[in-house]
Amino acid sequence: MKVALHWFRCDLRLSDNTALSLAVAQADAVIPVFIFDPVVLTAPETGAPIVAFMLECLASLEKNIEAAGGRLIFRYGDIETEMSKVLRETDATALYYNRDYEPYARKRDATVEKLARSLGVEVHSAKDGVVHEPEEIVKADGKPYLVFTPFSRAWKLLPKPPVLPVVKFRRPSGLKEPKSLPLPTLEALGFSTELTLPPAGEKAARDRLRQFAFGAALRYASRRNFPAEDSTSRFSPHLRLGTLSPRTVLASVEAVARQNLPARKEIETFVNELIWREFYRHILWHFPQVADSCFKPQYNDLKWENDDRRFAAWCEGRTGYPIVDAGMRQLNTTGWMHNRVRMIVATFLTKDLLVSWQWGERYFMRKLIDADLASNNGGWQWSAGTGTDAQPYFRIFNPTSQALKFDPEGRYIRSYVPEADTLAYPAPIVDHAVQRLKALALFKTK
DNA sequence: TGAAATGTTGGGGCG
DNA sequence: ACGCCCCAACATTTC
Repeated sequence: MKVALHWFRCDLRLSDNTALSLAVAQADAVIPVFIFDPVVLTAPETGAPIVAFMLECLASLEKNIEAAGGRLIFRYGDIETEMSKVLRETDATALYYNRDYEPYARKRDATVEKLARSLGVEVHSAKDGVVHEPEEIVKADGKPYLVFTPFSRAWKLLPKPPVLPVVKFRRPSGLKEPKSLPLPTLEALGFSTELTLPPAGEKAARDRLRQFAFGAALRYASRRNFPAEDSTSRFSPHLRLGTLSPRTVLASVEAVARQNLPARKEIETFVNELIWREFYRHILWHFPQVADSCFKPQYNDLKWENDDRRFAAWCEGRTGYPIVDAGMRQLNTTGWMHNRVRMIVATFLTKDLLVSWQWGERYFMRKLIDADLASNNGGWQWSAGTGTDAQPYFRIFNPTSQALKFDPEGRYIRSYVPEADTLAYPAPIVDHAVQRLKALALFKTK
């Protein structure tokens, strides 16, 4: 009897899961395992919102696995130690997992692979969290693309991997299953949150996909920039934790586009957003140093003002600029922020408050339910003008005209800053016209 | 996936 | 009818 482990990480689903499907096809029994990693859980950039959301996804995954005939094993502890114990407890001869492109994960996975092989266990990793991997999209000279548009052209030319069916588990008699912890509570992991989370788990993700593909996707390009509307996909937390696969998303929206010619342009813009997500994953894989420095190294020693009081005002949504404050309050109270507003608040922090993009990046990571190193870092470096294919440093949003353009009736602002047009609302903490010139001067020294 | 500064044009008021 | 000025509207340049 061939027993395999499937190591769940950011692929918390049973449908269209590459490594899991492979394991089920190649082994007589597959034992699914999730290991809580204290290194990740105690990292300063890990926040309660995403951990809370992940726990709900895991609870849902556990049920789904049970319904599919299996049993999900939970462990907590040093990954190498726990993996080694689980392998010994099960007599598994193969380990399957989906690849992760973050610097920490790559190191961790290389260690685990070496350990498994030393125990005589085959290791199979698979492409899963992206449609196309870093090695698959390089220029003719073998170097990575640094500009989005040619990258996206190459991305679209590649054949798409198939969408895989839901798996079933088998638990033959004699199967040695390892001990499992009960799913821990958020508090047991050292976190707490008051957030009301969006529906979590694979079924919720697929419901949202169906709703989007036949609804907002048809008007995506036209409506996506209006934060008062529900006109974006809101897939980000699902894509982050893998309750939804990018292949499944792509197949669904493309099926709609084929049957609905007028919607084609609208949906193309959405597909580009999926490609942006992969672009930043590839950038992180090729240039892991972007995780803690500017892609353009000449900006690493910019003299940011980094004023603690201004930063606190930004975090708490009391800058006196209604669109900025609305965005930050949406983040703080829901764990999510509309992308247009993410760009506005990011530009405001860096170019109006002259605070380093890294302070904002960290704050977002701690507050977002979709906290994702590659996308978040890419977005921040784009806004700050320090990244690859970033917006030029002089392209500075005016928070007032952005609000007029994208929230013309003030509906979004009012929903998070009800006091915006009363005397209770504070005066702007800085003058945009003045700060803009300071930011230009700061960057011009480079 | 900008916005401000600067330049140009042309209509209209007025003497 | 003409020159002059103002300035809105639009275009281009600059950051």
